[in-house]
Formats: sequence, structure tokens, C-alpha cells
Amino acid sequence: MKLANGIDVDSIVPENELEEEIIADIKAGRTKEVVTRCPPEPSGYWYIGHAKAWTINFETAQKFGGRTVLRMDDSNPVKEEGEFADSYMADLEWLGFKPAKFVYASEAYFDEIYKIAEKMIQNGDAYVCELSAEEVSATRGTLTEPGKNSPYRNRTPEENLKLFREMRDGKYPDGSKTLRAKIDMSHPNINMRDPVMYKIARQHHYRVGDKWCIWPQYDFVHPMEDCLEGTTYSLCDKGFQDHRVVYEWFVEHGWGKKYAPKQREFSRIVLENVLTGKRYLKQLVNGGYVSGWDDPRFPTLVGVRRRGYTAKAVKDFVKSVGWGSTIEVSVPYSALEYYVREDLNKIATRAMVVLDPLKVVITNFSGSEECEIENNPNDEAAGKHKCLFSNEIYIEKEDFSLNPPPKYNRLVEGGIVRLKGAYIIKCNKAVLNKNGEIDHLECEYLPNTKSGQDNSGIKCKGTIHFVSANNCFKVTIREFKNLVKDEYKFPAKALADGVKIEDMLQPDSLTETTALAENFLKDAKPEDKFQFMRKGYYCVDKDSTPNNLIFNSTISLKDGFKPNK
RNA sequence: AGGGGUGUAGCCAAGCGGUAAGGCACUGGAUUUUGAUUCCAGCAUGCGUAGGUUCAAAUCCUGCCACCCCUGCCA
Repeated sequence: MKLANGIDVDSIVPENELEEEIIADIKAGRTKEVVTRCPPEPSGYWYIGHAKAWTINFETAQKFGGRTVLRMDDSNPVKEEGEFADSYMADLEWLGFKPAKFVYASEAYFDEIYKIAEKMIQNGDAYVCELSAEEVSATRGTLTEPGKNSPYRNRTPEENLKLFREMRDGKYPDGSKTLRAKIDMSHPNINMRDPVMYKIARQHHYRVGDKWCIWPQYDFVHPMEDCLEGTTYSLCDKGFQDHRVVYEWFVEHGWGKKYAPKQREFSRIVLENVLTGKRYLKQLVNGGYVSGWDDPRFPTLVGVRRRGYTAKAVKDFVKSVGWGSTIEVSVPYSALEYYVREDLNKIATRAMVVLDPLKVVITNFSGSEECEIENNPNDEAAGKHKCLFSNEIYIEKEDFSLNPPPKYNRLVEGGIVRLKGAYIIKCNKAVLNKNGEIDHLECEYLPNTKSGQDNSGIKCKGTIHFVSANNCFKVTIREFKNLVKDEYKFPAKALADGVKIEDMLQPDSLTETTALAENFLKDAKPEDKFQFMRKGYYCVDKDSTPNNLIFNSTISLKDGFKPNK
């Protein structure tokens, strides 16, 4: 069984119920092409959670050789702004998804949707209601009681059509009338109790300006847009489950075609310990707590990108969570971090950077000598780069100890350690300053132990990284902690329960320090990703200048050192 | 006269009548010139609960329980 695009359906292995359903639809002749849509409302930035929606919509279509339309779902002029559309395009491009088409619903479909509304009026499926918002609410009934029919429910189609056209032409004040679907005021599903299709609001729209004073509402406009676009599977999150019957009602009564788009729902991801919510993040941006919507501590796609996460990691993560069975699924942040490390381990170039330097003098060596460092030990094709060993080097303070804990296999007085890519050195003396702190180390190098040509037979347990004084430069390092304190597993919930946002924030979530990097890093460009060996993954920040390279700490390496075991 | 969902390990999640996949986390151990990576091993006598059907039940039936969502002219 083949699709029109040549893909053999029998060769497709379904990975969830939706895909099983799609295959059945294709075999039954109900689906000719898989068309999905990506319908953001341009009212804020995208989070990691959105990446799940886009990944599911794009990859489901891709799997069946279909297409995905990017459609700005912009039917509410008070919430929407043009600037966001551009950021979505950039996010989508970053994620690697290419829409088959890009439209603003307001421009592309509102004329057609208006015509559908008129047709529904003529069919007796919609009526103009003059109840106020409060009255509509009061007559809707409750969770357990039926609603009451609007007194305007039984107007004739002619009367409704005349009134509706007058609404459109601006004859009535904002909020004075609505167009409502004539469904069932006693339906057990409240969404079916004559939902509003159009409201009156004189509001300037970022795309269509003042063309309209009436605006179609989600329950009506969304299924109609899907139909107009040829969407076959409208994949949204489970928050819309209750709206599925409304969707189907509008498809049947507004569109009327036998082969209709299907709405199917997946679960939302809630990352533990992560604050989301436009309202809250906006507070942090406006309050100066963060540098902007792309702050590396933010869960926005632009934020994690700046932090150094890769698109692959984000996509692999959302796919690992799966379709989901409940409305929200809470996932520990470590689950995301796993995929970040996994990808970075494969692609990040290794470099030596000393974050907290301790000077070491090699007493039996003079001048300097070239050594080589693998760019990625897991990928030979990544090649090698040169670095220098000399008589004055720097190592991490934590790689030397006067009182070493058990199993400490770094440098101690009288002990030896391997310098990565260079020689084994032996520490003869820790030279203290007048405060009793370590000023520098006096060491000797062991000839015949050079990396790659060691014939000394000396066994050395530890290997540490270093930079040579004549081969390093100062860089700025930005280290991040979670924005919110660890005790807030579900920050948005805590906020709703009355916790103050200021009390929730971790006081030192951003710290800036300097470090000594090997010269190899001098040409690094924003978004370049490195592994600072034995420390973590770092990504060049866009704030960098020619004289000041800034690295964002993306994520640390795992640390398996357990001194007390 | 409520409706819609969901219950499988600390967190996700397969499973669709044949005797509990996989991943994260965690714990051992091997390899390692990154205490990383990689590798290997361990991790539910148990599938919300009580019954029933069956040679056989997480899967089918019945009752009960728990949790989530829904009363915008937001999407």
C-alpha cells in the first residue's frame, strides 16, 4: 500500500496510537496525505515545552512524507504582537523544521471564515445573541446543572444574518452582541453550551489593522483554519481534550465535508524546578533579574540555545518522554540534561581551561615544548590541536591538596600526576605565602614520560589539565544555577499558592569569574561549543568582544569522584 | 445531570489473553592519559483496589478508590 508520495505504508513502524490510526486511515482511503500544523499564538516566547508540540507535528508529517503548515493563530488582537512571529521562525529553523507554508490566519483565512459563519447562520446553526458577558456566564449553568437557552436563540436566519452583517459593519458597540453556535445549552460538556463564535471588539490588529471589529473565537476559528489548510491531523496538547467534541461539531456544521481533520492530543511536559509562565518570566525580565528573554537561565528556546543546549538534545528529550497519557507529565530536569550531555559529548571540541589557577614552576625544565590534544577522543575525525608545555604552568587549585581525602589521585606533596597531553610531574614542594596559603608549587617533570611516547614504565593514577603561562589568555566564565531554589519543584504552583517570586529565586544563580584558557580558544565564535576537559561544556556567549571572550557554562561533566567509598 | 481524562518502580514509559520492554535516576564492577565517555551487572513475585471469567489476566467483566482538567466574548 503506497501513498501518493511513493512511501510504502507497510514499511512504516508505528510508534504510538496516533501513527497506528494514521496507517489505518491511509489503508482505509480516508487519508491521502498527512498534513499537520504548527499554530502558535504570537503572544510570547517559546519554551522547551513547545518544542514537544512542534516536534510531534513536524515529525509525524515527515514520517509519512507529508507536510506541516506554520500558521499564526492570531485571532485575539489584544494579546498578539508582530515581533513574536520572527522569533518563532528563528526557533523553528534552529530546531531544523521547515514549514511547507507560512501564513497569518488573520490575513489568510478571516474572509473565508466570515463566509462560513454566514453559511452557518443560514443553516440555522448560529445566532446573534445580545446577552452581556455576565449574562452569558450566568446562563451557562454549572458543572452539574444545565444552562438556560438565550432569549435570542430562536431568531430567524434572515434576522440573524442582518444583525451579524451589522455587527461586522460596526453598528454595535463592543461587547453588545455575539454570534453563538446553536448547539445545546444542557450539554454535559460545558464547551458545547452555545459557544461564542464571534465577539465585537474595536481593537487594532498587528496584521490586519482595523479591517475587522468582530473577531472569531478559538473553538470556531481553529477547526475552520485546519479545514481551509487541508490539515488531516490537528495535534494539540491534552488541555484541549474537552474541546474535541466542539471541534468535531464545527467541522461537521461549518465545513461539512466527509473527510475531516482529526484532533488528537498529547501530554504537556512540565520540567521540575523550572519556572515557566509568561507573566512570571516577564516579571523577571522587567525587574532586571535576568538579562532578557534569551537569558541562559531561562527555559525559553532562545535561552537554552544561548546556554549552549543543542536542538538535537531538546528534540531527543521531548521524544524520550513520549506521547503521554495525562494532561501534564512532570519530568526531572536531569532527564533533559542527559540528552544535552549526550549530544555535546559527541560534538564539543575538547580544550584545556583552568578555572581557578594555581601556579606551578617546573624546576628542571626550560623553554617550552609543543604537545597535542585530541579534539574529541570519541571521534578521531575531529583531529587534534597543539598546545604548549613550559616551565611555568597553571593547574586547578582543587587538583592539589596538602591534606588529600581518601582515593585522591591528583597532585600531593611528593606525589606524581600526569599533565594531559604532556609529561608526568612530581611535586617537590608547596611554597606558602606569609598567610600560610599556597602560593605556588615547585615540581619537576619526568623525562621519557611524554604523552604518546612514554617509555618510562611509570604508572600514574591521575591525569589533570593545565595551561602553560606562555600559551593562555584570560576569558570570562558565566556559571549558572537554577533560577529558583531547589525546594520549589513546581514553581508555578508555589507562586499560585502565594509564594513571592523574590523569595523563590536563588540568590546567586549567575556568577561571573575569569579563567585561563589555552590560546587555541582565541578564535572561538558565539555559539561555538567546547568541553573544558574534566570540568564541563561551555558555549561562547553573544556578549563576547574581541578583547573579552565570554563562555556560558552549559552543563558540568558528571563527577564520579566519591572520596569516602 | 455532570462531563472528559489517567492510574505499571523515585520520574517517564512499553504492553492490546501466554507469564512485567526500554530510558532517566540510583547502586556495584571493568576499561580509560578527561574521576567524562564506553562497557557489563543490579534495580516491580508486581501493574490503584476488591471480586469474577479463564488452563492462563497488567490485558476481558463488575464494583469500589485516588488524582488531573472543564462553568473566558483567551488560545
